[in-house]
Amino acid sequence: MAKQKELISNLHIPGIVPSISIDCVVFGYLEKKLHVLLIKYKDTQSWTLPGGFLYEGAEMDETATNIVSSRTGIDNVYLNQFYTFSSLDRHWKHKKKDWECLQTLLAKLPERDQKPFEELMIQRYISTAYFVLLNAAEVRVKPDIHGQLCNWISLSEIPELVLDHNEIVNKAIRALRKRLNFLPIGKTLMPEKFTMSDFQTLYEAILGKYLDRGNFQRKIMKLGFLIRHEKLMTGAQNKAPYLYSIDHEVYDKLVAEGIGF
Amino acid sequence: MAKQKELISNLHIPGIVPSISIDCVVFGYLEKKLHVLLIKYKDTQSWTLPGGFLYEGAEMDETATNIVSSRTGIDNVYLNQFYTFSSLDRHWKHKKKDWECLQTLLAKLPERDQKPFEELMIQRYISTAYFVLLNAAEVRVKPDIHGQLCNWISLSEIPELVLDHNEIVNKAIRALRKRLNFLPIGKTLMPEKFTMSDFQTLYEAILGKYLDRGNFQRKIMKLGFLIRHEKLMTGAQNKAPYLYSIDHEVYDKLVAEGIGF
DNA sequence: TCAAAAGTGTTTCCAATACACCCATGA
DNA sequence: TCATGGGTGTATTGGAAACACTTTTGA
Repeated sequence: MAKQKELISNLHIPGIVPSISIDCVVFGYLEKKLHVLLIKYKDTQSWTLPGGFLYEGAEMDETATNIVSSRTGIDNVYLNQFYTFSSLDRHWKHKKKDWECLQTLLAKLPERDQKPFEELMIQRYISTAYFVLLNAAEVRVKPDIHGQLCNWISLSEIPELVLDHNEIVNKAIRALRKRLNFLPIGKTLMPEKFTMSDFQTLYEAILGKYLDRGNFQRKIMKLGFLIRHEKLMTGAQNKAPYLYSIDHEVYDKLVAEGIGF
Repeated sequence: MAKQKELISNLHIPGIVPSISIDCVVFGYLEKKLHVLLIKYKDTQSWTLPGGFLYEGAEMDETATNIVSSRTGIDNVYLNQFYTFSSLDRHWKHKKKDWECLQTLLAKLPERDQKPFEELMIQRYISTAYFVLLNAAEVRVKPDIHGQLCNWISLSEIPELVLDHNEIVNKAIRALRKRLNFLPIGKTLMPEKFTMSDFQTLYEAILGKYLDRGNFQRKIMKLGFLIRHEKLMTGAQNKAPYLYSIDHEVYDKLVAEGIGF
């Protein structure tokens, strides 16, 4: 409630860049699956990406960083712009479900705010989309701020989203795949120490295909950016895997040139 | 003159999306070198990329297409969005040279238009940039429209440009390199028929490195998207090269999957 | 017959792939 | 001792790279 009031007053102060918004596709690696951070509006069935407006005095990258840290508490995130969505249909009147969701949200507002908020939402927005990589283990997701529920959702369970946000997510995944060789996924998505099979599963999740275990291990070790530590005793009745961590100096150089996959 | 009047009146009709612009990096292949289409404002030393504003009822891709065809007469161009530039410094007051150029342009306007035009130019713009690939041989560049001189400039001779346009060009070249495997450069940048060495030189120009002649020929021929035609008799005292053209059906499939280089 | 560039052939090397084999772990 | 997954070894294949050889052209 407080949040939406804030939004409206932002519209009235001359501090917002009109027609422009920012959306973030935040990737995390949980339980051997890629997840995305999604937000559900309370009392509706509508899901959305975390996003926000751009202020006149603000840089875009910083704004995207702020959007992510307000949800996750992490302020040191890795992010990249990947596309600007601008279709004429990008407004809340285009799809019936979005329109109904908007009505529900409007009903919660003080009457004098309803009209301007509606006008805000039915104009076409140009939205620059970012993909964000972060260590999901570090995140304490703020589950409920201002009537918005924030959750990690695995790629296979992504629901229907508001506006063209499904398209944005899909494009983000494709961007992630295409840029994979130039992204520091090892230091952004993985915890401090991890096993080789964990790391391999991450690659498999992103690429969407099976990789040979032996070849993966040899290739990664040959690249030389992993430091081997003690074994991890899981209690399972099999050989205990080593733990590894990233040698940042080596890794940064490799990522800049592009790690082949 | 007519053009700038048009701009200002556009500001006054409620048809333009504020704060947003579009810039195009148009690539062409001329005389064995990559060229970019640049515009020089008459009576100034300032160069710029072809660009324009976005109208409320217009899609971005179509707008970019229109910007290019208005300069080149070609309406069937291949283009891709590659980045949205949004720095707080993106306005004509930031650099001294830009500011002086703006004054020169303002002086040409009727007095009543000067103030609004200046205000238009000193606000920060968010600009979505496109790279465009087209067959330079087909182009009849319109050399002078509305006091703007339009020219092909080779990559090595690009002058200082307005705003952050040099950065935009550099990023476009990097994007071109990174996406090379997924771009139909063969059918967009090359003429209908061409020699193998011409084609190789294009690749070398984009990648910025030497390629082995024999290996290039074998690799390309093995991919199977080239159709061999008659020989080209140049009059030079050496073996005449074959002419080749693209087998579009094969090529489109290959480009979609990514041609390796 | 000669120089120059085009086309083709050959050799070497390394990385990707597909497995096979042995090792450690705890029930 | 046995099942399970982890680590390493090996044979095959194919493409990349470097370079040699042959062919065609017009002077």
